[in-house]
Amino acid sequence: MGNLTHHHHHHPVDPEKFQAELKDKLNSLGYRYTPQRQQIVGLFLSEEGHLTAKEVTEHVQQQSASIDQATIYRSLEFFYKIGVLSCSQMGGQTVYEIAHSVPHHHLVCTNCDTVMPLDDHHFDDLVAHLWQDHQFRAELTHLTISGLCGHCAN
Amino acid sequence: MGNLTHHHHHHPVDPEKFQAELKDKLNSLGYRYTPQRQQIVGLFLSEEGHLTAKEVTEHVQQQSASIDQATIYRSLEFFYKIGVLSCSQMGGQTVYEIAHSVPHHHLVCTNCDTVMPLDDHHFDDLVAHLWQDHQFRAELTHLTISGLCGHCAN
DNA sequence: CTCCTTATTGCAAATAGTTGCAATAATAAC
DNA sequence: GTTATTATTGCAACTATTTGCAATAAGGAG
Repeated sequence: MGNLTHHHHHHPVDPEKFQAELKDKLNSLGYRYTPQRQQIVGLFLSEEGHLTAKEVTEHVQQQSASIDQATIYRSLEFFYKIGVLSCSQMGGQTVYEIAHSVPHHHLVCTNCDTVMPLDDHHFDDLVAHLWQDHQFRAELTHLTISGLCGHCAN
Repeated sequence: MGNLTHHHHHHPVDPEKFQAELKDKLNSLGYRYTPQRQQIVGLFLSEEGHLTAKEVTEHVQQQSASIDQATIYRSLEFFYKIGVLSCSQMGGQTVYEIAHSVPHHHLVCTNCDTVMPLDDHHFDDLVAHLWQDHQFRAELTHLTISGLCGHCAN
């Protein structure tokens, strides 16, 4: 499986501030901001783009001695559930990234593996339709749409 | 994880005929229709709806002595690649079903786990838009859209 | 600063899914 | 039917992910 490149306009974020606010948020919810969790979030703040659980494990274990893989899997799941990370399926792999305030989806080229963001509003019509004609309240999380990018379509 | 129920209008298929035609198709492509593959396809023809690899393994190994799990995983992948089975992600699980001639997607209620089919044509506008404004040739395989069904939305 | 509660971790074992390879058996050709 | 070819299988080992549980330590209260 090829590298998952990533072409994103990056919301500038102050890591210090982000982490401080995150700690407050977790504490107010009764959760704890452990060094392990700090490192994992720190990694996502420093590395641009999507990371698999395996990649997180490698990076994190390189820095700090031994954070167990179970901790990493549990942390990714945890941050996903509380909305700090987003999670999507890409080429059979589960990838995580910092959850932007503006939800977005991904276009993945099956030929060159380029990942392009796709704004959420493109699904507004579909969501409205599902609600009106199917009585279904769609909760669109990060969809991954495969296909060929303009470059590879030729 | 709860049972994945399934509410589908079923294309009536004659299993005998289906299997015979499948054998010819595979042979003409240089593949072989082994007893293992026959059993797996037979299961999908008899069981309505989606099955996970684990469910397939259980059913198949119950009937016939010992078909290895590797064979099952490889067969599911194989049938998916040649278009006999379709594959989609549902609640973190990979599920397979007989690929209908008319592509469709799934609406999954996050509350009661009901699965509803959603016709492919609902994405025509989106696909056209992606092509015109993003130069992206979307290949929509089976999308799974989570949300609340009309029943649970109240 | 110390103590208490309990969320979280690390460990180890279990469950999922994948892969290399020699043995097997489905086809096609004769 | 027999034989040759090679796709496919079973096995076993491996990687990926999950889970139970006792030990640890974060954060609130005093």
